[in-house]
Amino acid sequence: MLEERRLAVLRAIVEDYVSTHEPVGSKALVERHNLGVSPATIRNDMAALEDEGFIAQPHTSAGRVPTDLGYRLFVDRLSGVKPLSAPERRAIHQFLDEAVDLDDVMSRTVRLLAQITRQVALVQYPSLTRSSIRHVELVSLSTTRLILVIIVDTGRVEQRMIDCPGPVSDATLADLRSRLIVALAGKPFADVADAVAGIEDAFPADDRPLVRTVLAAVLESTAERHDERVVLGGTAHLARYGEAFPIAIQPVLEALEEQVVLLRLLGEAGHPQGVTVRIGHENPVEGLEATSVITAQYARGEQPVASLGVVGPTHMDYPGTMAAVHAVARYVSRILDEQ
Amino acid sequence: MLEERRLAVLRAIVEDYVSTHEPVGSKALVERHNLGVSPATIRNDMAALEDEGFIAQPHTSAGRVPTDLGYRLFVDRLSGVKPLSAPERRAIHQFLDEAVDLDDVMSRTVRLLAQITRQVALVQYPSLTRSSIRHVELVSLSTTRLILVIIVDTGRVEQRMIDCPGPVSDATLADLRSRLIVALAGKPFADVADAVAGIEDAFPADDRPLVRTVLAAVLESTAERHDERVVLGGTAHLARYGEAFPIAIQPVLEALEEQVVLLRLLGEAGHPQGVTVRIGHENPVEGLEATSVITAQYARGEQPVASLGVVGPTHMDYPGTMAAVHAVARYVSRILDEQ
DNA sequence: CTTGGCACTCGAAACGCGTGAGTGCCAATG
DNA sequence: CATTGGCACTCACGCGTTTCGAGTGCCAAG
Repeated sequence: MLEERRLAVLRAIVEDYVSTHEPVGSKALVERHNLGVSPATIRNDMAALEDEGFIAQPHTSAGRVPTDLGYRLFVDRLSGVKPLSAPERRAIHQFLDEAVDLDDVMSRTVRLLAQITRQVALVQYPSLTRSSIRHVELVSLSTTRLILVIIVDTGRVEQRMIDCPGPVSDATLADLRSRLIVALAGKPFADVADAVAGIEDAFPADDRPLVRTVLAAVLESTAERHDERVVLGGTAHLARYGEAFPIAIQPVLEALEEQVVLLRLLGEAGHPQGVTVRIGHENPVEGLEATSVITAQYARGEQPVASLGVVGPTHMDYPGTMAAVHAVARYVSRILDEQ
Repeated sequence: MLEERRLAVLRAIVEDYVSTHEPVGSKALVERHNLGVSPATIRNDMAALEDEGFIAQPHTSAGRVPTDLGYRLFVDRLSGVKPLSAPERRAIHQFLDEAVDLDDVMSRTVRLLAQITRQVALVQYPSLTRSSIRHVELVSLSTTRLILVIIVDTGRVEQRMIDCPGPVSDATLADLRSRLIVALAGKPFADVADAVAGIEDAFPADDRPLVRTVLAAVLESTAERHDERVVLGGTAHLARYGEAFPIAIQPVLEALEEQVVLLRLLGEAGHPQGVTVRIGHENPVEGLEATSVITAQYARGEQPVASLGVVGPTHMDYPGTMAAVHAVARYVSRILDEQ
């Protein structure tokens, strides 16, 4: 009974604070939620919750506000799964089904996620390291400049400019091109280094500098660090809290401009299945102490290939946002499977 | 003499207001700039300038603030070209010279421009309509799904997924691929429609639905609306004006999320050479009434191919920003020429 | 353990007031 | 006729004071 009610009080505090953005007091609590006890009792519970570090008061004699720890408990033990509304589900299906290619899927996903959560949305492109190469193309732009195009089985296309050490003959280019295709087509990214190993030896000494340059470009394009593509949307939602916590918006925007940061936010997703929540100081990025990050992985087949998620203030609607992120991740997986 | 000094007064007002962000009064003016006259004289001039609509006072008995019209006059007649500092020039060269491909050039440019102007930067990808096709590739992802890749001579790579009406044989695919290459390689985008006109007839009736689908995809990829690619950076700078004009930041962020809006901002660049400035209400986008947009075109060879620019508050450092935009546009042109 | 009562705290809003930057107007001046 | 000093006027801003009330902690009684 005792423990029971305290948790109920915490839940009520979180819910009220999330909807009003104002510190919530004992009296208001009993009025809005029908816990069958008096304000004084609630006060005792609140004092206990404060001792344990789940709530805090901004200043003496103000209402209570949940701490990061309080939100953590709320998320872990208290919040039921809040299913999306039918219109929301329909919106997801309709909107994503119209996508024509991978770029389109990604950009639609990020806009959709931002819109239904009313938060900043992040979507990572499918990882290369777990994908395979479908085709390779080598095209000359000028006598000393080539462009390398790698087509991945997720539909993603990687490209890279190559400056050659000297002029390239058409014959050499054609030879190299066909050898690359033979060696790489169908290979998973992890095997690329092995697959191209013998190619250089097949060429006369004169051509080797060129071949080496091209192979280096191939390796670099397929290296892990090239997973670094994240799209971002809904930054305007940050400005909505204008009055609420205006100090924080600049560092947040700054952080979100850095690809590396975005990757760290998405990258350390915990459970391969399900939704990961990182609250306030729990998340590893400077400047985002007042924000929470909610992420989920999406998959191609059974294999998780990347993550997506949202960034919002710690005082956000966790159940609703988690449901949305989960649903969108599932649906993106489904779309990728169809392709 | 009379006209002369009034303009000097306007210039002084703009300069002071830009640096302090506070309404500027007659007394402060004579102190900071050595115009050889008394405050009273300045007041008369200010009254005249106000009558003509170049300045305004936020409320009775406050200093004056330039109006959009005032900034306009300032930009048109008063501001000298302020050359970039040597370190800035060096930064531009160093930073942009390291770019490895077109994506890299674009993303570096937008970051650079945002950094040196301390404003939100926009960079448009080189237009397709004025470019030529270097190479076309058609790769199958599954039996009924192809990916079309078009490599443009600016180094840009367009891709598009194609759902086929039925399964595709390797032979048909190879045939179609080579015909596309022959028909399109080296052609300017404007000629694409003519160039593919005869292809369909070369195939047996069974294959025609497929051919038609692919050709439709080619046409759509090369259509004008696909010029729609703009990258954005430095949005964090918007938050810097936190107190100055905080109302406006949300609509601005919202506007900047829409590709269409970005294109309109960049698209209507006036002079092919030189820098275009659109001040406050002059620019055609809702929500940007308190911002100015400074753009310049960049070129490949003699041919202008796209625009870049920055968006900032109307009370910005016009000479400095114009110089930066101009310099970056010039340097991007140079980089493109080298390729 | 719960509850009503009570004294206490302290931020937020309301009020009043003085200050000063800035203005417009006017008469005097070269 | 442009320039200038003088002057009265306005009004946002800052500051101290006051009031108000939501909210708290504590305690004694049920």
